[in-house]
Amino acid sequence: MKVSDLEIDPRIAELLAEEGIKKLYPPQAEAIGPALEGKNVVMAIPTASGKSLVAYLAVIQSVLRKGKALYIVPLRALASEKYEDLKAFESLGIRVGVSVGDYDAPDPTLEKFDVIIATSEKADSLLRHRAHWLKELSVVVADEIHLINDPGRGPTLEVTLSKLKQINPRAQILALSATIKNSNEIAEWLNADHIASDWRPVPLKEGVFYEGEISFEDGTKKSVADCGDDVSSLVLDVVKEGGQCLIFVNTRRSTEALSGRVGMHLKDILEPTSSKELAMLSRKLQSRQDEPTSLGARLSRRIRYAAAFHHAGLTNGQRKMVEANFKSGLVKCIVATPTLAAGINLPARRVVVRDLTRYDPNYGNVPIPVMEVKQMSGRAGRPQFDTEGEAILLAKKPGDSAFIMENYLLSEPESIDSKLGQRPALRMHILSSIATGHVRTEEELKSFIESTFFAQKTDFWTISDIINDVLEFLTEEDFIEAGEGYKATFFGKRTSDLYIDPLSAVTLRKALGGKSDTAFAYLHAICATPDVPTLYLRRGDYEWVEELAANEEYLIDYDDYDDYEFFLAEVKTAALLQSWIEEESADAITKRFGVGPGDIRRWVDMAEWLMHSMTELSRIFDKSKSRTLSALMPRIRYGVKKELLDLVSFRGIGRARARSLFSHGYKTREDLKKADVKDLSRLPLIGTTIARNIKLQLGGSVTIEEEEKMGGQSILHDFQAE
DNA sequence: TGTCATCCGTTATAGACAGCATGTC
DNA sequence: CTATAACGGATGACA
Repeated sequence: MKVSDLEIDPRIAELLAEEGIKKLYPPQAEAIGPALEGKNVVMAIPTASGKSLVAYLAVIQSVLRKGKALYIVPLRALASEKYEDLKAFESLGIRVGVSVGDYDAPDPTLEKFDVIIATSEKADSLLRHRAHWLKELSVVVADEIHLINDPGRGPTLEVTLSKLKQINPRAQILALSATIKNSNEIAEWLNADHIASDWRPVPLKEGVFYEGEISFEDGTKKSVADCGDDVSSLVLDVVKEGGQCLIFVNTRRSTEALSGRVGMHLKDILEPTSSKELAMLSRKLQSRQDEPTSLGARLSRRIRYAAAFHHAGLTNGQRKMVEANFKSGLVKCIVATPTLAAGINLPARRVVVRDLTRYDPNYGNVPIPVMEVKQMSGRAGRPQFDTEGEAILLAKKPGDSAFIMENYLLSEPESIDSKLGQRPALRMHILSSIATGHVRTEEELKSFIESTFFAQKTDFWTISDIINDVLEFLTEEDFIEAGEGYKATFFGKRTSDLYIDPLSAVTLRKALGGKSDTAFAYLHAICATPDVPTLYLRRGDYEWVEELAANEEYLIDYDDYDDYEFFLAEVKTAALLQSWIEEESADAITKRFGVGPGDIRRWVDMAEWLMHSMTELSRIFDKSKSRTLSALMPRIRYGVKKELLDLVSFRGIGRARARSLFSHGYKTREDLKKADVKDLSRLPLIGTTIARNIKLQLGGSVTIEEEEKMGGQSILHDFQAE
């Protein structure tokens, strides 16, 4: 089917033609009809087979007819990917905005945008804050809807869609899914046309590798030259033919070890020119302006030989760097944990799945679901570059080969299932429903639950006991009042708005009744909430954590714990945050706590969010604590001692530069006012740009152009500093 | 004596979302 | 009810 035959605005067709899109893939062709007619559609087709294009077209079509769209994605990184895609249509007068936790579109009302891209949590949060434009939506896109299956985040997506459906029954819903067994049930739930297909733009060959030979699912075989290491052999094989390779393993440590090994083999076959470029890139990485860490150094060493590793311990900057250099073709191989399978689109000619099990603390190593393996395999084959993609699963023992063939290659992905029936999910979502007034009576609560995917497969009454428990809990803890129907208390409303687990709110309230007033006590309190996951206790940790635990004060005492280990894990987590605000170097934290620099960032983010919540709750329960709490906030954000707070308020100045200024005698705003740009720019970590920036910000009479230039520069700096 | 290969017991384990400030028609 | 890659120290082989 040709794009020009579609009943769409000719300008859209023109734009698509510019992008080189003239024909639709078969599953797209099948979906586009109902999608443009405004019908609900569920598309279950493999990744990178053009699901999004159908959604884009429906969205644009609707917007051109004065509609408004919400595009829900699971990851912040995907939000910016979609944003970039949709921006291509801005010339049609479509205004696209992004709204995710750490970054909101410049216009806070979001109202003036025609398309708003949000994570599912943000969409939920927008509903909680009663954003009225949600009632005006004409289209809702739910990307990766199979994530409803995720026990942690699935219920949010499910509830958000259910609420949107109730608030705004006329809005068209487009749900995009990976291939799953029961996508038809999703379609049923959403009252949608169901389109399922295995079609891929680049054909995929799947196979098992064992002892030097790949056995493909179609019966063909291919032998691979052995270089002494299974995985490296597979990498060399494809790189020699000009391809790239993506390898999935199940631990972070393995990504680093394997990428090192692969690199040792790769280095012999690299072209001299790319070898030179890699050396440059590697050096550039080491001289980056952000805090040097041993992980960064290791990454830089691996990059030198065209093999990189990728996992959630990397900073965002490092991840982007790895991804970009793989896309450009310079990096030949990435060894990654599953982060990469769920994240942005990063195809390679060959995908190797080395580990088919994952560690579970309760059961040891358990097999990973077929759906996940398919998701990883789906990254094989770059449209427009490769004629076919190869997904190769590794057999380690003689019997594995047959097992893998049968249980993975020839197996259908599993069915997905709602996880809304679980207590924590219900706690959170029942409260928010009551707090926003979406649900006011038992009757309405029932009808709301019955509108979810959960209820489609499970009878309401099977969980009515849990629901009653949850309602009782919410009442007892003073989140809601049961009178004539349900009503949220102020505490309940704040909890819902702050987007924390009600259980967290209970913990924080309790902490606010405590006597201590040390930074550590507050940090521990937030680490004691279910919203902040604790660090693992490693064998060597017990001694120092116990000692530390004994010497600190608490708002929540360890007498309250059944499980001492639990408490110690919280103490360890609080200790990480403490080290951060005491300006311990990133690398030292990395080593002491066994985390990556990216993990530090994540925990700091969570701490900021929870500390903010605690500050807000202190206004209700104990105003005397508000001062200490709000003083702690910027310290957490920037990772600095009190004395640097003045300096860190400048754009472009973080913990490292602030410390540099301070230790050279520039301790306050006043000191900087008196300082000379030349002197400043001679300090370590501070160049002429930064020095001028500081002066500019001190200036007082900053013109708009200068302000803009400054903003631009500081954005540049932020990017580098990541 | 130094270097490398091999063996063996020990160790640690994937991922990542959310709040808020502020002004204008 | 369920595992295993990677590391580090110890030992052994060889120049």
